[in-house]
Amino acid sequence: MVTMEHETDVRDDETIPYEVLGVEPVESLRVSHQGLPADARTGQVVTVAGRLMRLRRQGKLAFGDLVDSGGKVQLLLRREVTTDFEIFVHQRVLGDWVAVTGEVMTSRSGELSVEVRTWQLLARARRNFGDKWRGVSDPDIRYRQRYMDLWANPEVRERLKVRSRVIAQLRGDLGDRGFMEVETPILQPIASGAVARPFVTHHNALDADLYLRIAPELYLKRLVVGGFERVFELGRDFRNEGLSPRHNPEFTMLEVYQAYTDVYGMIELTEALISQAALAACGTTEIVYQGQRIDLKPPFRRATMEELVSEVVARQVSLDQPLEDLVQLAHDHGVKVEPTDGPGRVVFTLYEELVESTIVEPTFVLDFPKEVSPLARDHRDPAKHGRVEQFDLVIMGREMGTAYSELNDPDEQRRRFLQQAEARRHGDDEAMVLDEDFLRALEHGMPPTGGLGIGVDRLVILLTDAPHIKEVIAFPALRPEI
RNA sequence: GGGCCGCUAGCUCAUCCGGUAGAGCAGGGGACUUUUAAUCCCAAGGUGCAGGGUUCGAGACCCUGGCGGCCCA
Repeated sequence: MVTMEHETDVRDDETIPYEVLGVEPVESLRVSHQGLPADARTGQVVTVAGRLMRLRRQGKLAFGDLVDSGGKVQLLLRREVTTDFEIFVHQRVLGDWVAVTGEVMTSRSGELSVEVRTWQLLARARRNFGDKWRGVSDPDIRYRQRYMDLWANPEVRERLKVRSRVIAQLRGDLGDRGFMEVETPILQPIASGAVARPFVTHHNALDADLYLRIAPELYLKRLVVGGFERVFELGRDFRNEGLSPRHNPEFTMLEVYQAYTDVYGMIELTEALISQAALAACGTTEIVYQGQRIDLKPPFRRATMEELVSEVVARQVSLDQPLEDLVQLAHDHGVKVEPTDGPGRVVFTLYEELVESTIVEPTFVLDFPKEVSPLARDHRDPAKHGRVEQFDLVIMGREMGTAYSELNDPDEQRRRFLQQAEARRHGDDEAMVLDEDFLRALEHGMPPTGGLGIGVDRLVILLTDAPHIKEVIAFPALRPEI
């Protein structure tokens, strides 16, 4: 055997069992022995298993820290009690997996411990797990060899646990409200339903290019047409864009569709889902993100995009103002707009550039310009002509979700797609692609429907106080290793 | 894509003005019966990201490339 980072590798006389019977999770051990005084014995013999993360040798006595997914328990080994004491003390290295059996007790200093009678090696660590105090910090190791990061830096494990709790909570809440979880195609002949560049792949047998979905939206609406009144999908979307602290090319999206309601119904649903997720993750709705306190307790603020832009530029801004005035306003604030942009696009750009990042408290940004929202229904209020029934939920300067009263008029939907095609001809290569099959579905009739999308990674970033999306994804996208 | 910063032992980091590299941890040997990043003693551990250049001499200075980070677009 090749000697690796640990010289004990050459000692290869141990047998590794195929199973360990009766392993007690460390967490349950801790719960059942809470409040045990120092220097106490219980007479109770248990088996625990996990990774050896510390070893303090003391001659005829040794202390180890055994870590499993739920926590850490101290091992106390004595020469006259522990079988193969010398082998443990001399051959076990940090990172080895072991199972130990012994009596639950507390040390003189009160630390809950298992006094080891017998032990078994479960896996040898042939490579080391980083600095025992500082862990690993090299980002390349942390993300490429995430298993090292997970053991060496416990807060990383905690983040992924919280992620799991948040996702379970979202599923549970939606299930309780009568929503059915569904799965729609990831490989799609047309990548539509959002504005983004797709990944392209190829199906050999069909000899056809397919796209990885940028959104499940149009398929989920087909299911509503088909008679499922409450559906949701929680899964991966793919967008062929750069990496940033907020963008990973594959990310987890929740999309929800509910018949017989509208964007205002989605407001209530969103508030419930987000606040419940916060409770599941943090036990409270009052969270701290990067030093800023935010309360995720409903109701969240509601404001229209025009109101918010007006606040920031300290001037009344309306979609109904002449285009030249809006363009001038953009120019005055150093915001670049395209000559082909209409009033809606200009106001939206002002919002994106000047307003979004300044919103801290949870805010529903309402009444989007029709020009930038090809799948949402026209505002019902005639005074709001040119706006659609859409909100973006913004927290800490970031878009966490979006919702519409879904456009269900096939003729209007066709017009919107054609406007997008027009934009594409004018060089907007992210404009939404026309999906003829989806239009055919709408022609069969889709009831009034509210739809909601929530960026799950961003929600988890917020709830785990993560500085970067890479921290909440187990294996974030990296340049391929050479 | 642009700017800045980084890359040195398995890990975390030092190395002054250019003189052939050092610590802690991990790993090895030893001491130690209540430790909590235990402590103490001993020995070992390096293609200094890669390639080129300047120089008597380069981890350090210059150039090119690679990878990563931060900021910007």
